[in-house]
Amino acid sequence: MKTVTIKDVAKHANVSKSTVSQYLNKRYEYMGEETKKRIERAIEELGYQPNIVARSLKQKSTSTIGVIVANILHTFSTQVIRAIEDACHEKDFHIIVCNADDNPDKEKKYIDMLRAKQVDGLIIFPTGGNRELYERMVSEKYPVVFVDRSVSEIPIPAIMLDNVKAAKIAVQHFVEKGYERIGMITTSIIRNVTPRVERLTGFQQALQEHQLPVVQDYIKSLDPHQIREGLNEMLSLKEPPQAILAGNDLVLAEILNYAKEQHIQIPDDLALIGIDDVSYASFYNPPLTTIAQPTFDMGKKAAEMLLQKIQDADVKEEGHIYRFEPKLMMRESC
Amino acid sequence: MKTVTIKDVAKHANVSKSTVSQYLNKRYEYMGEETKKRIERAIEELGYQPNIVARSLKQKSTSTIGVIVANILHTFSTQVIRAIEDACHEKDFHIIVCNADDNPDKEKKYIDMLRAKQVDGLIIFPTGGNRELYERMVSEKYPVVFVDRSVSEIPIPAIMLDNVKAAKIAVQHFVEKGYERIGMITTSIIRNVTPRVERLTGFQQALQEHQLPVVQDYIKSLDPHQIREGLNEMLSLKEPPQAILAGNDLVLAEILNYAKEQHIQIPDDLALIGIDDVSYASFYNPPLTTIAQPTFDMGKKAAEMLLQKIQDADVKEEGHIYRFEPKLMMRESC
DNA sequence: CTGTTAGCGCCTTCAG
DNA sequence: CTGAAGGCGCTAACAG
Repeated sequence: MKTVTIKDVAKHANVSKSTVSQYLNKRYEYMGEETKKRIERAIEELGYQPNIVARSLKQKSTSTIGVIVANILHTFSTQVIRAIEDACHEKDFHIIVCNADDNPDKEKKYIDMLRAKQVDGLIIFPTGGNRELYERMVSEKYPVVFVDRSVSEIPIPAIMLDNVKAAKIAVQHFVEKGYERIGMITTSIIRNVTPRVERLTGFQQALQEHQLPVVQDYIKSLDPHQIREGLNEMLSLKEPPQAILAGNDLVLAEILNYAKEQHIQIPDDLALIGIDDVSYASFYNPPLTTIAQPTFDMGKKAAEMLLQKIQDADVKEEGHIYRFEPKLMMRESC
Repeated sequence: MKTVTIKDVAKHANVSKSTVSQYLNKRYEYMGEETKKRIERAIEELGYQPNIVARSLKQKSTSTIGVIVANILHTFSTQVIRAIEDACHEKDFHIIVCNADDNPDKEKKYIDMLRAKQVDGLIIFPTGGNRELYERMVSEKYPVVFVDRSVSEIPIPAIMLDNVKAAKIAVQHFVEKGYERIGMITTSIIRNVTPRVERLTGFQQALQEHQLPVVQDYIKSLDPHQIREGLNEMLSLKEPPQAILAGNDLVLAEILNYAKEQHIQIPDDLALIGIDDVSYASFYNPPLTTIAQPTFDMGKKAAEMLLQKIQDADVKEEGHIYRFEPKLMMRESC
């Protein structure tokens, strides 16, 4: 497998390397029809494939962007990745996806590695644990956009759901259905993950707006494996909640699991709304009422913004947070 | 953002480029403690990051492999990708994932592009529509391994489920539960996608082994959007099947959707087994009996084999098909 | 319209 | 133990 280079093609076609290079880059302007044909044939016969690595080195651009998700297990992440990929594909960009596992160290490692690989920009679902690094990228004007979460004081644009609104819509719906004792469970908020905090805030605000008491026993932020226990506590209260808002798809799955084990009827024994429109929502028994995020639009926007920044060097809209609208998918679990 | 190179570090540390290079590659052998420290400091102060692209060009190896899945929508694909990623991560390899959408043209495009990007090897869920290309890679001894599907006559190792067995296990279970009129639905087999064909074969064989008639009206291979209609036909027969085997997760979802709409009770009106252990299987109502694939093991094996081939140039085990055992997850839909 | 000449950033002999 | 020189494959002026 002797790799055939531009030089071989040149020799084979009886022209110089640069002429071939021109051809490859479609700068046909001053090129003779004849020459063009010859080069074409040579490429064909030799089975030549340009070496993108070499080209990248020269051009200082790899047409590749890195995507670092905090946790690939969320349906949200996978859907957004799909959308990013689609958008990039149109512009002939490629993506390298990495999963930081909600771990700042891993995140740092991936940022370093992707930059070493010379990706042209980064889309990050930030863990929030690498402020210095984020700052350095900003000061170096390296193209970055955040998704799902933002990091306070860091002027990097972020694509986010209107989380407060999402929670409010849920509460609103619960209230309309006549529920008064409403709880909420989210995954852990130790590192102040924006969406969780915001959803919690929105939840409490909504309760107040509806003149409902904010019962701390009805509100829990736990790691997935602690959720069953938390639920157990919550539902063992003398006055347990009648309805629960699941902060994301993972929480929802845990609740559903628990409900099944304990033979809890949904929505009769417990009403449920989940944030994130899971794949099985529509055909679950009962169909699950959810708050959907416009994942596709969000991913697309993220990709477009990044590609924009990559081209225009400095578009000045740093630090802005772009909010997307949550949507109630009314089904039967509430 | 003036990119800092090895040269800058060298100057800053008062040594030559090659010394720095040695340092970077941990060839400390003949290097003075003193020098080492100086270089270390210089790197630190300048915030130097080696340029992997340049290194790759020189070393003709990118420590990156490409993964081309036929259809990213399958849970199977995503899980295998996860496993591949994990395995590669251990060996400091990175992956670039592409989705061929079951389209040979896209597949070709991605293969070309990934090779142009100089990835060190490829893991492909082959569409089967690019024989010449597969063959060329074989003859060039380019490292490739197939997953999920194999391509006849192409000596590229393939990691596959024992599909025949998977179908047989399902039928066996149906029979044990007393069902006799058993049907099966798979996604389209126009391009002879191995797993589908094999599962169908296994299904029919199993029926015969159990002395059950093979009723063609009970067997359908359709595109996802045609499934509801196909089901409709099947269940409108004078003697409709009492049980159906869903060929994969997408088919299962369609059936579940249909069942919900038509108020078909599972398993009372219709028993169900799905191949692929979907995320919601355990907490669906009723919990879904499935045939699980050892996705993690399969992905891991694929990655290990490929990395092996990348290192050892030519390990001679081409063309072998590695079969993995399906596992019955007995729950309540059958 | 085509060839010559320099590198991109790094690694690798091979002399000092 | 360290520096100089050459080259990976490709692009980009700049001359012809």
